[in-house]
Amino acid sequence: MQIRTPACRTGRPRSAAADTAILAATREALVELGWSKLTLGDVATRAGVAKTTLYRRWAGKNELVVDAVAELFGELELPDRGSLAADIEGVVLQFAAILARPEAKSGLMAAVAESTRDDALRERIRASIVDPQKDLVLEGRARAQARGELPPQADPAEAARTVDLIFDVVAGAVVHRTLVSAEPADEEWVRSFTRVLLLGLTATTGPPDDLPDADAEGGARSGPGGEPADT
Amino acid sequence: MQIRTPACRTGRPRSAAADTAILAATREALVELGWSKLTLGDVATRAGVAKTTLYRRWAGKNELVVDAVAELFGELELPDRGSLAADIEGVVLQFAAILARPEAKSGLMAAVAESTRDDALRERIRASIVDPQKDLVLEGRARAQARGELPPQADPAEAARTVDLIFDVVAGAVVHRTLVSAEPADEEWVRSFTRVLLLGLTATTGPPDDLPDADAEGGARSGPGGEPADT
DNA sequence: GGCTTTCGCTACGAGTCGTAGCGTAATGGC
DNA sequence: GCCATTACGCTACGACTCGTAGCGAAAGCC
Repeated sequence: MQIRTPACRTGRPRSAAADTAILAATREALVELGWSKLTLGDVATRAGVAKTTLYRRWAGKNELVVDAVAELFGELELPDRGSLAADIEGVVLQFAAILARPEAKSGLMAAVAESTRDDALRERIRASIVDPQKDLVLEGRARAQARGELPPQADPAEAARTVDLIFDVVAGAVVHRTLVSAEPADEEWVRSFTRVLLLGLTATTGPPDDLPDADAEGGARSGPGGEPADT
Repeated sequence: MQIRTPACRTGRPRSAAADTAILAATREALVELGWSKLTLGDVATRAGVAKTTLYRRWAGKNELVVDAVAELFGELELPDRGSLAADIEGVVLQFAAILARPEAKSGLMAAVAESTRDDALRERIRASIVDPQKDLVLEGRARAQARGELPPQADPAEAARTVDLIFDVVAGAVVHRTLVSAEPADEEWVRSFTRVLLLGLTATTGPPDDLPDADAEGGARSGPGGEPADT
């Protein structure tokens, strides 16, 4: 998680309290200052530690913020609401709630932006934030298959591709809604989104063409978002 | 687009060549240095202008990068390939191609991250990048309705919500795939994604419940991503 | 008690920021 | 053609942050 000098068996141990204080101070600074105006000296002052202590544990601002934000997403868990649709809605609402916090918004996006030029940082984000989220998709998928809501996947490679697709669609849509469109991913939006996603995943294609002919429906009554009545 | 001093009727006009040189230099610096290491002094040197000229036209790094990246996305247009599915695939592939460029990756994401704490910057991004993209969704939707592939939308408010949902799903998924998962949004992926999206948009729900019962399909043969054969 | 490592503190050179000031260049109005 | 007005290039500047080095003191394991 942090920088480790070669042998750490003996000597004075690192203060665990300092770790939590530093990460909390980082989130606090993210809220008040945002990414660009956040300085390590300021974080150190807030945490009540020396600036050198920060540099001894983290390589720089990027790594520190990733760890601070990762703790937020560690709260994510998959609820068991009885159906696949309800499970998806539940976890997406949790994800949206975390992403609505200002420290998550600015911190995560800036870290992702930096990761486009820093492979080590990208790997750190993947291991501490992305992969746990993807595990939730896998878990939900397995649960749905056990319920009979989704057919078991024969080809494991194909299954992995499907999970990746679902993950990109779900996380991407929530992030884009929250950060770019800057509108809340509330229950109504999540319900509409889940409906589209589940229909897309479970609907059988008429002809086995690579491009599904939309006119197989003709001018069917229920177009996109054509909710008969709300709730 | 830039900073305008009160009256600009008389006096020496601003060099248009400088504008294009500055924006090109900004993209070049984004490629070589990334967002965090990009400095306005460096951009000025690359563009062959004085640093003060940059500060006279743009308020800061954020605004400059947004304008530089916006020119990239200005190339986007909606092709007419004859069907809604093909149109979507075409425009998504264009979007993915632009987003694959390093200057678009780091620049756009960093700007979005900063926009979480700067309303003016968010508005600038919306006006110059997001809204034109959303117009493509509107145009594609209108074209599909003219073809009869999608039913005309009665309630305009509902239609706006649907367009917003589609936009967040499409743009969010491509961005997440490219930046977070760090894998290419190639033709195969776009085809799978378009298939899920279109099925989700056009499939009719069996019962008009708010939560569609996935088992209406039973254990149908074609699960998510169950492509019979490629191409 | 001795060894090892961490911690807090201070100080430092290097780099960037954003601005001010000045003289010069390029237009439009008269 | 002359003048007011604005843009431009250049230099210099104080303020700030960065990341590191060096020191003495503190806190654990043997």
